[in-house]
Amino acid sequence: MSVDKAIFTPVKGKRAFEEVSSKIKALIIEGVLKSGDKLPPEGELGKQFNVGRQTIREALRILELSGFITVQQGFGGGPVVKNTISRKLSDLILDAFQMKEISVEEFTAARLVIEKAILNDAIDNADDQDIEDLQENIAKAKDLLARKQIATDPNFEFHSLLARASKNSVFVILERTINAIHHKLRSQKTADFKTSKAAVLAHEKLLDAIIKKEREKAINLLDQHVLAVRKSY
Amino acid sequence: MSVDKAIFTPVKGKRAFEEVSSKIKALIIEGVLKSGDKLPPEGELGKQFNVGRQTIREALRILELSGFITVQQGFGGGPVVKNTISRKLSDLILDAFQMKEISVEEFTAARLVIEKAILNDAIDNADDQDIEDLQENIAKAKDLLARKQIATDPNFEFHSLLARASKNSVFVILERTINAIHHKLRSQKTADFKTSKAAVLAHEKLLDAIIKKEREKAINLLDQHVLAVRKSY
DNA sequence: TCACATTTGTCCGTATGTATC
DNA sequence: AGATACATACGGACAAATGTG
Repeated sequence: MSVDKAIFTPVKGKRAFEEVSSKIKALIIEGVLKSGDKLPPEGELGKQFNVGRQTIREALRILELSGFITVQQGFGGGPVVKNTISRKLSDLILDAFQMKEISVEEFTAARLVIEKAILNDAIDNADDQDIEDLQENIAKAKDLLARKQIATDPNFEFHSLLARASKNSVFVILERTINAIHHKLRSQKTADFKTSKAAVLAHEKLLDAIIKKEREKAINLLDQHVLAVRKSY
Repeated sequence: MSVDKAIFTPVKGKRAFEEVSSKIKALIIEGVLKSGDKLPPEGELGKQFNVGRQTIREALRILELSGFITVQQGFGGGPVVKNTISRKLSDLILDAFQMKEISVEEFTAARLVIEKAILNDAIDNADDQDIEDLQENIAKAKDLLARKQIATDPNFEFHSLLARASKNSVFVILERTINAIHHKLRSQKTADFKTSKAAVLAHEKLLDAIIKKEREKAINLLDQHVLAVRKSY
């Protein structure tokens, strides 16, 4: 009755194409291969890894879907290192939604938590440039509204800018994920001028509170804003 | 001057394997293919889609990496519909982290926010089964400590169980990601019996506060615990 | 224990499509 | 327009894994 249950499985997949993709992926993460670098063509890769072309192709497919490379056909083409992970991330998140793994309620609850944390840190850490960017964002949004256009893009951007102002790259990534989900939820609805205008006004008030460092007021405003957005789904 | 801008372009992939994977994926999302259903072997799929085996294989690779199917070799094996999307999601998020060089400080700050939110929801939503699982987890950890072994695995599991008790699948995904990063940070250090023991004791106190629904006390305990863990890096 | 059938994993050769020069 | 270099795709073959009798 020995406890030989191998709990940790740092071992790699035994399939050859997994080892190949892992090795290339490691080189990219370590920075040996940088964005824009061109990988050898499939045949050459096969020789270097001592595997067949089919194996290389499946490895490239994995790297492509994981957002580490892109592949182009034709002369001068081939696999190129390019980071598209966040795009692939939103694709997968959409899948999770379509498979009903995430509900709107769960999403809103999580969003509230993370956006509040971002706001809290942004109040402490935002520098002049961040404030300027946020002000410019609102000006852009109001300009669109004045021309009876919907300010969807700037409204999404506002939260990204806020995340950047928090000076925590973890929040930036989490916020991007939230934005992706939000975007998917919204894409099913037709854009609404009224909702868009309300969002811009909420952002404006929020920024004012941030500049004045009125923390509680800002958090309350954010609460109302997120819950209002939730209703618009 | 007709508006022939094709707005609905769900299928942009020219490549054959993308069309094949999209079709199978659609069948799964629509519910025509359900979890546990066995797909035909590669050769048979090739005949049905009128493409070669290589094309089928690349399509299956995509579905596998996207978390829609698993594939097993040998007699009675083959592709089987199985939802592992959330696992694939945290894998991708981890990739995003590794490409961005997150600092320990940023990670700890984000961890604190998310774990607190999880704790808050867990206090409200944990059912009897969740509490039982958490108690069993601590018992397992203490048993290991009594035999002078390090309780790393149960200690990681504790936070996963807590996330599950929050009844929010978004938190489950985020927590899994945090665990993966945490694990990565820890892997550079040799495991420490003292630290492990302290964590178990912290978990025990925390669970006690959760059961008694002492919210503030629980959050304070979590604060101390996470910051203590941060020092161990 | 030993074949045996089934299915994925891998390799090779070849042909076609595609983008650049 | 033609040559070149590359991915894309097909078909056949054998190896490896895995459960059955």
